[in-house]
Amino acid sequence: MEAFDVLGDPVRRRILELLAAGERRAGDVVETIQAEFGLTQPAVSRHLRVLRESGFAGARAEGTRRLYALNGQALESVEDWLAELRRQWNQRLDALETELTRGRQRNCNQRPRRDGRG
Amino acid sequence: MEAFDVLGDPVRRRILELLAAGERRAGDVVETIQAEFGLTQPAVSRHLRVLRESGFAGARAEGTRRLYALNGQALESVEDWLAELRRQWNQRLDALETELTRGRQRNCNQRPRRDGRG
DNA sequence: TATATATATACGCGATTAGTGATAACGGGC
DNA sequence: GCCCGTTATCACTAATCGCGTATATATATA
Repeated sequence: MEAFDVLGDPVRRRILELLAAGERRAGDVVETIQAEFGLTQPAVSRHLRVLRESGFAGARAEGTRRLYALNGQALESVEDWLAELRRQWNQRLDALETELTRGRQRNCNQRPRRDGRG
Repeated sequence: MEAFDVLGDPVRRRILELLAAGERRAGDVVETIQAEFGLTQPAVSRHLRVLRESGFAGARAEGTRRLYALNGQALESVEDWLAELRRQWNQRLDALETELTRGRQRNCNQRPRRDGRG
């Protein structure tokens, strides 16, 4: 799953946030990222390329401009992996809970919340 | 958000999968990862350390052994970021849809599915 | 065709990171 | 106290990655 590598970079995550709001000109993205991270145009262009090649974003030409858009489908692999991890985790907590209810507390001395939240 | 960096490594993701099923001895993890990735014990130990320090996993000592467990709470930041991105994306598609329904198709020539699937 | 604008690529560098081998630390059993 | 099993750390190296500078490509316009 190469997807997580793509999301590992804060600049790329920020770009995805920008694109989530709608199509955006490459120059627009460059401008925003430059303001926020101080990167140059080529640096941003390369990030856009990574997003393109990994499927997280698509681009279409409009004259000399390039309009980038988020590809929601690409998020699925990440979402699915996380959901599966969460599912297994919660399922395991459910099993623990059941065991505790039955009074067989030999495994664990604490009982975390089912959803893992504080 | 440093969390995505942690998840960027395939070995660490695999370890999290192992831990999602329940507490596991460090040696167990080492054994599995060695079989699947061919890493040495120190390498796996380092990954476990990264997971520990980033909050994705916790460890408790049991004699000379160390039992590692997933920390479901640490997944939240990632889950939340993804959910927010998805929300914005879907919301934007909803807006597009509304506009199309009103017959003002000046912006877009296609209509992707609302959930970004298929 | 020449020029300007918009975007992408090439290349080299510095920093980070993950890996290995050796070793240290910690706890248990004799 | 000594040895053994388990896990963590240290020192070092190789590979990766992202950056900036410089340059190329492409389109519109004069």
